[in-house]
Formats: sequence, structure tokens, C-alpha cells
Amino acid sequence: MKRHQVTIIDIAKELNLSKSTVSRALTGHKSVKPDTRQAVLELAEKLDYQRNMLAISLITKKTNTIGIIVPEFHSSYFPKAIIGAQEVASKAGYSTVICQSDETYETEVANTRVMLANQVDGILVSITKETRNFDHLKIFQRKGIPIVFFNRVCDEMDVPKVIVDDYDGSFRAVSHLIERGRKRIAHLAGPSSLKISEKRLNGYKAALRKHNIPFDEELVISYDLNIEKVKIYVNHLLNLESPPDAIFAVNDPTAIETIQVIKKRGLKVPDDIAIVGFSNDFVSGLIDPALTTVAQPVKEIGQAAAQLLIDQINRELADWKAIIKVLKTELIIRKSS
Amino acid sequence: MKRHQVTIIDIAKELNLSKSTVSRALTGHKSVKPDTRQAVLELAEKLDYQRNMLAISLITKKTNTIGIIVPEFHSSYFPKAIIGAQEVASKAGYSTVICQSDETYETEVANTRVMLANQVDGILVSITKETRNFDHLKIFQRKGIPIVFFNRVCDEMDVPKVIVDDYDGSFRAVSHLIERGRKRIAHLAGPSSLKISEKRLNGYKAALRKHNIPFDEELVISYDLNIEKVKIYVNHLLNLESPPDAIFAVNDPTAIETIQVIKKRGLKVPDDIAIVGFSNDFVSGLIDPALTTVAQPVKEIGQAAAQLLIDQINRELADWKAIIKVLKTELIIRKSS
DNA sequence: TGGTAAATTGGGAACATTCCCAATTTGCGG
DNA sequence: CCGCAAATTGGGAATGTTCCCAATTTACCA
Repeated sequence: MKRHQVTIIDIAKELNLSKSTVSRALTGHKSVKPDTRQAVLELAEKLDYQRNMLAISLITKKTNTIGIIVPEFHSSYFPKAIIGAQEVASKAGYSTVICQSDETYETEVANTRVMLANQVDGILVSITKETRNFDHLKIFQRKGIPIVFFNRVCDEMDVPKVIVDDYDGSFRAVSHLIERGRKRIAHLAGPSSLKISEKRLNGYKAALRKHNIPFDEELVISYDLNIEKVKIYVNHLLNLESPPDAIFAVNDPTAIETIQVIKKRGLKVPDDIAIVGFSNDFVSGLIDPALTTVAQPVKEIGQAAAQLLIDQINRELADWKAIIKVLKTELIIRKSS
Repeated sequence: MKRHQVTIIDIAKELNLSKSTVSRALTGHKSVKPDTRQAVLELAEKLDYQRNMLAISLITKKTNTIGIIVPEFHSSYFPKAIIGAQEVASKAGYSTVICQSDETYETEVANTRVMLANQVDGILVSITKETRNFDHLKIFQRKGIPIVFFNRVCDEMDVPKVIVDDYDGSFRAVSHLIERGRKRIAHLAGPSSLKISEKRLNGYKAALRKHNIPFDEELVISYDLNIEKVKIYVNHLLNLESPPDAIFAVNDPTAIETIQVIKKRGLKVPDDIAIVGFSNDFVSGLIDPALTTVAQPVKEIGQAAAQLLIDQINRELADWKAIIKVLKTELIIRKSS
């Protein structure tokens, strides 16, 4: 078993050449005699030579690697976004290091160090619900390492962001419920630390206002996205003196869990209560009843974010600080409303 | 904006020390005066110093990175397995480079090169449905880089493998259908190139034999896992002179799609046709009707594979060549059967 | 056939770090 | 206050590559 990896020097020695020449032959430099190149290439193939990216990156100060930090892997959202991002990245010759912060600030900071130590050329980030301090991300800015936020963005940093129009999506979802005759619409909102929760809440409020339905604080519950708690909150809503006739959930997993709870109580969806979610997870069309939801172009979000990052790495982006890419959502009406 | 990254030499100069001393202070070597260490650590913190893993890895010949190559990301199977693997890996101080081969041999070979170039300390692999030649994976063996297969394994290589008992799971699934009185059970099988397809098919045949049901070739269809084709095959089965009263699908996505096709034809599941899947995807319990399926401990598979890999990297594994870890499946009976 | 330009090749620094060995400093007992 | 061992620090090679500049070879024309 070869402990020693094959290097260009091995090839050079074998062919009585200098490492410079071998390097040139291997990298496809023009100034090397065709015969020589041929010989080098053949021997390299024969010896299973693989260029050592560590050494190359050390010199070129480029790793051709981008980092992706996401809060979780449980919904289909982030995996799908990552697929999109990887697609664009690998097409551009970049590999990907993925870290999952598990929705904790501490892990996110740790992930950040891994990325830095690994000299990634740029990072794609969606923050945790806990993240309030952004120093660990500002380090990248200070070091000149491009950074792009997607989905869960940081407002106080001037870097490119990719989001969907949460306000608008939310507005249309709630308007739809109102048009179906619902009067008491509850909202299971996300944690107020996240911008997206806030925007979706605002869309909800705006739709009510537009249709002259009074806002009832009692009907809005902010929760920490811990899916196990949905049961408690839904039951709380149903036990209200004047219970809701519809629930708009901040995302699909929440909506799906809500439906399960309601069904378990013997109530009918949508007859007794209509439900609308947000994101159009893969599951949502398959459950019973199929979930009405605001579809996000998740894969496209990942693609757009990666593209923005790579353009920035290649310095092909003028005034990238200002870029905020807002993708459109689409209301998909199914059986649950 | 600092273009130049902070190095130990910067710290050394600033403190009138040699790079050796700074290196020792930073790595926690004992033979350095407490005052000195303190000063180094403080300055490092102040300057946002981050160790350059490229240089370290170049010397130590260890990257603390493991590679994972999976065929796809569309079902929840591989993401879930990756979560498990990452959990174990990051706990052991390893980061992860993930590549997706998109079910094509060519991409898998390319991924393999990326791993090699990035000097990963080991790889976790689940092969594509196309992979018949394993030279690109044998290179790792030859170079002494540990490799562990999971789920879709390569029989001709003597390396650790993590699988479930496909034969047994399949056997029990089909036996269950027979016990429910089904007589003509079809099997939508995977491509014969994959060992798991073969084993599941064998389990199917064995269950029929045990219950004295004649094997009917007409009822077994091997397909390439391209989900769009399910429609064709299911319709073909339903149009048979003597159509099946149950279908055992090679995996859950196939089973779910099968149910959709059947419902669209106006038939009832399970009244007209019972359906059983394999894997217990997250969706399967939520669809209508809820899918009976053979549950796999997916996350545990990822964990076990990563653990095996890391043990092998740390040379803590005696006779690892022989290790084949077989995890148990569990038949989950729901409404579709 | 010599000269010069072009083609090809070689030599070494540089990248950021570790690690071995040697050099220097410190501390302590006599 | 000296000597010697222990504690601390410094110097330089090594890791595998690229890239610049210089050296060598080749080719072609007068």
C-alpha cells in the first residue's frame, strides 16, 4: 500500500524533467513540447496521479469551494435549496461544504470557524432563529470573503440577499381565506427574531385590514418552530371562546401538523376549519386533505444565491451591496381551504 | 479591506517571537511560557487569526474531512442518512464534503476525483444505478484511503458496508399482503444492477413460495427508478387480463406514485388493490391512504457508516474488511394494505 | 555556418504551517 | 556567583504546487 502520494516530482524524476515542466504539461500550458506533454500525461494516468488541491490552493489562495450554512435539514426546504445551489456551484467548478447549525447560535458560530479554516471562497447563509449577533458573519466581510444570505437574512449587513416576497405571499393567502368566507383567521407565526416571520405577519395583518376584518391579537401565536409545540397552540386556539374558522400557518410542516391535530379532535378540514401553509413542501400535495399553500421556488432560490455568490467571487458584480433578489411566490389552492 | 490573511508570522513579528513559538502557543504545546502563550492568544483573537487548514493539512497529510457520495437527493432517504453521518462526523471533528452523482456513472467518477484532489481522509459511498465498473473507487483502496459503502454497496470490494436486511423486509412485506388474503401480488422492482433490488425481489419470491403462491413473471417489472415511468408500468399491470390485487413497490416514492395512478383510474386503495412500499419516507404516514411500508433506520445507517469510516481512519478497526453491518427493518402497517 | 529569435526547459522562491534539533535563557543548589 | 539542568525559544527543512526569470535547445534565414 502506497503511503506516499504520487507527486509531480515523482513524474519529473521518472522522465528526467523538472517539476516546472511537468506542472506546465499537467496544467495545459502551451509552452511545452507535444512529445513531452504526451509522456507526462501518460505517466500521470498510469500512476493514478491526482493534483493536490491543498498545495494549489495554498499558492493560488483559492479553494474553489463554497460553504453553505443552513439552520436545519428536517423540512424539505433547505435540502432543496442546497440542491439548487450545488447545481450552479458544481457547474462553475466549485465544490461545496455544507454545515447545519441545528438552529443554535453556538453551532452557527462553530460552523463559521470551519468555513474560515477551510478557506472557502465564499459562503451562503441562512441564519438560525436564535441568531441576533452577527459578528461571526461580519468577519467574512472584513476579510473580503463574499457572503450571500438566502431565506433567513441579516438586515444589518450590506451583502446580497435572496428572498421571496413573504409579505405578498402571506397577503394573498389570507385574502384567499377571506374570499372563501372565513371571518376569524388565526395565524401560527414564526419567532419574531426572524424577518420572514415578521413579514408574513405583516401580510396577514394587511389582508385583514384591506377586507375590514378587525385584527384580534388573541388569534396570533408566535412560536419557536419546534413542531412538537404545534399541538398545544392549535388546541389552545380551538378552545377559545370564539375559535377560528381558519388557520394560516407560517410554513408547511406547521400547517401539516395543524391538520393532524384538528383531525384528531374530530373536526373536518376545511369544513370546520380551513388551513393554509407556506412553502409547498413536497408532501403538501399528497396529504389528506391536500394543503393549500404559498409555493416558493425553493430550488431557484438556491440557484440564484449560488450564482450571486459566484459572480461576486469572480468580481463580476457591480455594486453587489445593494442586491436583494426577491422571487415571486404562487398561491396553490388545494382541498384544505 | 485586508487582502493579506493574518498568519502566525504576523503575530510573531508583532510580538518579537519566532513563528515556532507562536505555533506552539496556538496549538497548546506545553513548552511555552504562560505569559507568552497569553500574549499570543490575545493578539490572535484581536487580529481574527484563523489557522490555515490548507497548510496544516499539507504537512500533516490529514484534512479532517470525509467525503460523501450519494446518487440523489430527491427522496428523503439520502438527506436523512447524511444528517446521521454528519452528526457522527462533526462530533469526531470531521467536516463533510457532499457530492451528488445524479444517478450517473460519469458524475460519480467526477465526484471521486474531487474527493481525491481534496485529500479527504475517507469516503462514504452509495453507488448509482448505472455503476458497474468500480475502478474509480478501487483507487481509494489502493491509496489506503478508507471507504465505507452504505445502502447501495459494491459486492466486489472488501470494505465495510452498512445495509438493512432487504430480503427479510421484503419477505415480511409480501407475507403480510398474503395474510391479508391477496393472491396476485405484483412487484415493481428496481434495476437489476443494484443488489438491493435483487434482494428485495428474492424476498418477494421467497414469500410467495412459502405460501405456495406460484411465481408469475408477468407480475414483476424491473424499472430504472425514474419516477415518471411508474404511470406506464402501473397502467400496464392494471390492464393485464388477470390484474394484480396488490403491488409491492421497491421504495416509497414508487409506492406513492403508484397510489396516485391507481386513484386517478378510479380504483380504491386498498379495497381494489393493496400497496406496500419500502423505506418509510417522512411523507408515507401522511398521504391518503397512509402507506404500509418497510421502515429502515435511515439516520442510524448514516451514523453507523460514518462511525465505521472514522474508526477505520483512526485505525481502530481490526479486520475491517469483513465488516458488514446489517440493520433491521420494521414493517409498518397502515391503511394502504 | 553563424546568429538571433522562438521554443522549451530548469531553478528557486513562495504559500502557511509543523516539527525536529539546536540555541538561548532561566532557576536553583552549592 | 558559578555551573548545570530545565525551561523556553529560534532556525530551517519539509509539505506539493505554481509562477517568474533565466538558461538551454531548436529552428530558420542570411
